Amino acid sequence: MSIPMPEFNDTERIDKKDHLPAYAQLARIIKRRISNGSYQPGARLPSEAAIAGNFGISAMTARQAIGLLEQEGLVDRVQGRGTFIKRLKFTASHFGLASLNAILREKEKLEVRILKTVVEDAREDLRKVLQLPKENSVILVERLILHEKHPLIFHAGYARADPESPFIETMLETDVLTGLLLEESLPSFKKAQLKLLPTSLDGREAKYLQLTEGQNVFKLEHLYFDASDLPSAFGWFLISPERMPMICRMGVWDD
Amino acid sequence: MSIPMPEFNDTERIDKKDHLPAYAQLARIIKRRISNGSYQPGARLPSEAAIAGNFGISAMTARQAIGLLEQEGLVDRVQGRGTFIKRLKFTASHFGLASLNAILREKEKLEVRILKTVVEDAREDLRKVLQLPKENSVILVERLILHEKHPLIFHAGYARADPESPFIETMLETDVLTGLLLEESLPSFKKAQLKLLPTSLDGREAKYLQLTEGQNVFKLEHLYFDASDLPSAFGWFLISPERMPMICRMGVWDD
DNA sequence: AAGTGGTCTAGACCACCTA
DNA sequence: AGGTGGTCTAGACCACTTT
Repeated sequence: MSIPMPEFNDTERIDKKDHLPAYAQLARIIKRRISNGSYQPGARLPSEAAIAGNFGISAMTARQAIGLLEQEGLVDRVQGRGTFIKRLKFTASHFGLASLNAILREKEKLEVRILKTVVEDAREDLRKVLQLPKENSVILVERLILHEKHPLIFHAGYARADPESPFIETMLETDVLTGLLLEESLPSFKKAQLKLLPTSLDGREAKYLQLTEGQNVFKLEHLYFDASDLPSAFGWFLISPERMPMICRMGVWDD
Repeated sequence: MSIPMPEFNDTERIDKKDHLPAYAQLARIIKRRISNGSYQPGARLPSEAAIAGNFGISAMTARQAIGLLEQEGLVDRVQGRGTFIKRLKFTASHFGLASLNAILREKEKLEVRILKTVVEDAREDLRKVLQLPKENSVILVERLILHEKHPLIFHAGYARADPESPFIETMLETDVLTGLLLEESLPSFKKAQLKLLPTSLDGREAKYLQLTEGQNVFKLEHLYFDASDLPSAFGWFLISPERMPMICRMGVWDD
């Protein structure tokens, strides 16, 4: 007499003596079932209580595992209805700057060269961004960031030419930028907004970056706000997509 | 006789009758303290047990609140050492396609127009991407996605010209793309990789998108894999940054 | 040894959805 | 009414870091 196959067969179990925590083991099991088609997109997962019961773990632990899957964008939780396998949808993708981070972490290979520092009258659009009163002046600093002696990033940064601000003094220092880039920044910004744009290099920028004029690169605009919510530093980075690949993986990649 | 100020003063409390859950209230309180400078970047938060005790909630609930802050990139948790306020670091930013998602959700305002469909021999680079044997042919479909009668996205997609694949049949259908874009895609892809690049429009692309030749736009490359991990569809979207602003906010924005 | 975050339990009650 | 996810508790033990 045949025994009906349980919803969760026992070929896959949670080993509590394993170094991998139970919730991570469970997440891995469910991922595998999504990957091999046992759970189809749109399908509903067994309830958290059912999963907990089947694997002999507490409901909170099962919940933690499903929370992981939700963070990875693999499932959707709907109160009162259940947890559902998500369909791939490219508008759900998000791109990080992890590759740049890896490069910038190697401080000893970095060098920052100042190309230009001038005080000039702020143009209308810049005054608006930095919330400056009329006919105010700004400081512009252009820098080149090199990695192992090779040009990596072109940076142009504006700041209010306000002698009261402690930021100005440090802005002219070479290592401020590395402070911004790396973890140990001295100025404590409360918040910042970044904007990524496609652009192409003009002759001067191309020369500095040792690329060709007209080449398509990323422009990463930044606007930092100080503790009192005033915009204090606006500028942009120019980086080639080879140096900063923006890649996003969706679905189950088991790696 | 003065009473020493407790680490957590009681001007801010957690109201268990509030509709906002306790962990969200606590997260809001800690965020405010980061925002107003009570907690400086680099500083250590009180221990989870201390927070729980001070607010009269259980340790698990306090932990959940801190988990929220961690997800938002505001704090770092280090086992054995404590939880620390993060410094703003632009390489920690990530960019989503939420703005596009909002537009594409309005299905009734969308229209997909097929510009071209051809079967052609795969060039070397394409064969490599799609893992095709030599001298295999591919199907190319070019489409224009319109929103409220205005050109929004140019799309070029290649697929293996394999009559066995169920994807080919559907690829020529107009509404496949909307299936890819929206939630109800028929083909169940196991995984996908997206890559964002800066590029500029050629004459033909500019004409279709009603933009000017040479204008800088985003190129969003996609590579979909089927259930057996074979690359099945490669292509790209061309979208102007005005239609798809890539913006990232960091730090505490209290909104 | 003491303190920290990380995992886990076995309950409880609530909010929401479907039948 | 019954099932689902969401919140919460009061403990327990573990892994890691610092003293």
